[in-house]
Amino acid sequence: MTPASPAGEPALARLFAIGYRLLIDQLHGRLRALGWTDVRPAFGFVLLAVRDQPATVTGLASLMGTTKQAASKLVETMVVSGYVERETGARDGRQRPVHLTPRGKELLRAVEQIYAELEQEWAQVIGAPGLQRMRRDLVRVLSDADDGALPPVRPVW
Amino acid sequence: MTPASPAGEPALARLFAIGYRLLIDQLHGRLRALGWTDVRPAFGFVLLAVRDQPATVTGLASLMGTTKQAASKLVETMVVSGYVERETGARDGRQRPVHLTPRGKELLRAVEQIYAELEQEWAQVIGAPGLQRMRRDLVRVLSDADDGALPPVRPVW
DNA sequence: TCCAGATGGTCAACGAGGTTGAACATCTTC
DNA sequence: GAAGATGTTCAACCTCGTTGACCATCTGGA
Repeated sequence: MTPASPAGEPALARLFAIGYRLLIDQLHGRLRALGWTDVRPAFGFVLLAVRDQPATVTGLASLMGTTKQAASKLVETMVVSGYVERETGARDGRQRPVHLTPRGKELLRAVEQIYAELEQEWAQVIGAPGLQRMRRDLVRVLSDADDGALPPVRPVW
Repeated sequence: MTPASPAGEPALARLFAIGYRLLIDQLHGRLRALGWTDVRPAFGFVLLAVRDQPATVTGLASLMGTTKQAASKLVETMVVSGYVERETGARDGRQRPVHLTPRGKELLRAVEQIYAELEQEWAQVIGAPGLQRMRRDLVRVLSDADDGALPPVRPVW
C-alpha cells in the first residue's frame, strides 16, 4: 500500500520503495557490468554482516527479519558462489559461523565502491547536507519506532 | 544490497527498505484491527490508480513496474474481494477498465485516514518541515533519475 | 551427574506472487 | 481489407519465502 498524502503529494512509503529499487537496480547493473553476474540483492546483507567478524545463521536471520531456514538457504547459495564459507569447530559446537572468502572480500569492495558513487550522485542533486539530513532524520524516526535500534529489514524483492 | 556508507553510517538503501516495511506493516496492522483482513500490500497501488478514474490493466502494470499478467492477477484478486470491478463496453473494445466499488471506496478512505496518521507520527519525531523536506528531496532525486517523472515501483515484498 | 528443555542448524513440503510463452479479440494503418 | 500492433487472459514455471519436523549440542536445576 502506498497511498497519497492528504495534499496529493506522493506518499513517503511509495518514495521509499522507488528509492530502494532505484539504488539496488543501479548497484546491480554496475556490478553486472564489472562481471559480477551471480549477485543477488540479499547478498549485501550477509556481506556487511560478516564484514568484520563471522556471523551465525541465526544472527543473520534476525538481522534480516527472516526465518533461520531462509537465511540458511541464502548462505548456502553464497557458499556455492564462493563468497562465504562455513566454519567448523566453533566454541559452541552447534554453530557454523559464516565468514568471507577472498572472493567475497573482493565483491564487498566493489559493492562499497559503487554504492559510494551512487550516493555521491544523489548528493549532486540534493546537496551533501541534504543527503546527510535525510539519513539522519530517517535514522531518528526509524530507531524511534524500535526503541533505539534500527529494526531488521526483510530483503524481499 | 544495502551496503554501509563510507563513514559507517547506515546506507540510504537500507533505511528506505526499513522505512517502507515499517509504514506498510503499520498500515496493514491498523487496517486489520479495523476488520480489513484481506488486504494485500499491492492493493494500495490499484486503489490509488483508480481513485479518480478507471484504469486499464496495462496502465496498472506500467505504474507498478510489473508485467501485464501480474497486474491482471492482482486485479482478479481484488475483484474477488469486492474492491474493484471490470467494466465492459469501453470505447476501445479490447480494454476492460477497472473501477472502485463502494466497498473499495470505503477501504480507500480507511487507508488514507490511517496513512495520514502515520506520517503525522513521523512529523512528531522529525518535525513537519523535516518531513516535507524529505519528501521534496526524494521527489527531486527520484524524478531526476527518470527524466522528470517518478519511476514505477515494484510492489514486491 | 544427568536429564529436560532451550538453542543452532538443516531438510522437506508447501505457498505467495512474480515471470515467460502462447492464444485470442480488437484496433489501426496503409 | 489484410497485416501488424495492442489489450487481456490462460497455463506452466520459477524464485524465494514460510511452516513443520528433525537432529545435534549446550545449559541449568534436581
